[in-house]
Amino acid sequence: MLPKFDSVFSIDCVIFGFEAGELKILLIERNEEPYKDWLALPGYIVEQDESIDDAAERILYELTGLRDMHMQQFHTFGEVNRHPQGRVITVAYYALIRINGQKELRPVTQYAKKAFWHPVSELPKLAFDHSEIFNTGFNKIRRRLHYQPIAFELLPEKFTLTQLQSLYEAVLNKKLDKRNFRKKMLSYGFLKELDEKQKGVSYRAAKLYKFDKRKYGKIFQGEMTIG
Amino acid sequence: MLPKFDSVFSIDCVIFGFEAGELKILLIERNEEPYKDWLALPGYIVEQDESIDDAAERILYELTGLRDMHMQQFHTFGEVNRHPQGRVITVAYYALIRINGQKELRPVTQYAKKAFWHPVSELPKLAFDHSEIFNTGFNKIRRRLHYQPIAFELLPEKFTLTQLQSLYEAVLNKKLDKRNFRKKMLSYGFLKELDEKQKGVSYRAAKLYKFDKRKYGKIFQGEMTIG
DNA sequence: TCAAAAGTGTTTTTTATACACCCATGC
DNA sequence: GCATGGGTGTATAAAAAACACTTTTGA
Repeated sequence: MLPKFDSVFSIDCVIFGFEAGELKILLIERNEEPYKDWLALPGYIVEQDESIDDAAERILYELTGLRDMHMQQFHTFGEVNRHPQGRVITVAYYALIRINGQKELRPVTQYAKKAFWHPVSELPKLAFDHSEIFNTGFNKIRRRLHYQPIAFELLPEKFTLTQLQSLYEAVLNKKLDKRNFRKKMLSYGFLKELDEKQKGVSYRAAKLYKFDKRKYGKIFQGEMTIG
Repeated sequence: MLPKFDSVFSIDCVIFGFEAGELKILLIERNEEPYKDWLALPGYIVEQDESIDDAAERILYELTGLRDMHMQQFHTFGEVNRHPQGRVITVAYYALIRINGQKELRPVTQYAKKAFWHPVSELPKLAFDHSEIFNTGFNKIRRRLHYQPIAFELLPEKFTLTQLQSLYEAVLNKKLDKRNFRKKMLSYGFLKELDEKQKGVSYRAAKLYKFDKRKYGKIFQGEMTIG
């Protein structure tokens, strides 16, 4: 039979958002020991009767009020002493979401005082090994941006090509050539040009585009190269 | 405080080898319930006082007699019912090794009757969700082969360009053009041509090459594209 | 001398890069 | 009318792909 251990699995979530040309990440202020009052990634313990994917959804909801995020695990952290109170192995997940499309952030449980967006530049020291978890996750999505259409998960449904480009530039941390970027993006054929323009700007309004998931699926089996 | 759960972490290892132009994987025959007598990936339970990376090394050693493999985790499997006797979350690791450089396979514990190499084509149904774990791992290394120098971990220290190419072909499951392959590989500059030739073949002996890790490190920060 | 694999270049096509000016709009 | 970002094309360079024959060796 299986041994009985006092071992615990947890989930930690690295949730990226994009707002005002800046890449942000979702943090909570802890309301529990250890690391009470510290900033941390949203994370908690997996129950015995839920899969880790389900646990990730639930935990994020409880700590931030956000639901139905599409999260993907990216790494498992299993050092013996990563949690001061015992053996806790944590599976880290990431998601990319539209900040504006979301209602306000409101923790449902008492474990977090609040949840809020913080720019990825100038992150403070986080609780546990969460700074390391964040870095690993950031590197993953940076890599993935090159060959998967994850950028569109961060933008509003309708976006301009300039917004798309500035997102790429923010994540990859480098400038891209405007003409080449647009040429390549449009050449893939999965962007649908809308009959609509940007509103409320004090300069020439840009065309709006939509990501066409259907077409993407037909064209690619998950491959592209940008940046 | 942390709750007490009857939860267990385990490690499963997907170990690839290359022999006779064929990609192989290391399997064990189980000597324990559940799935007694079934074929399975080498895997076992993580102790409370060891990191998951350490556990992976230990477990592989105990089940196969292989030591000092450089393993990397690639995914964590956490469905509730993946183990019939209770909640077990498993972290899957892979490694690529030289079959010929290794001594014989000899399990150190009683949990495995034997360990052996099996071609990745025509794998039988494995215990637990190990078939799924294998598939996930195989896809990972197939992806990684494109941009990381992992092929050299599978070949003997000295190898011919044809051996290298046939390894790429076996993993990617497609034919590559000989001239283009050689041109590109050599252009990277991390292959060292030796003053030595193949022996014991009944045809023109090919030059032997070595992977120059030093040069690779200098030239790349982990990037290349082949296949 | 034959079988088997080693070794070798050139052309074409595709993809990436570099680069600068006029346009439309709101204030 | 001016400030702001929107929008556009071409030329060059680099990389990838297609393609077939001669050489060496051992048996």
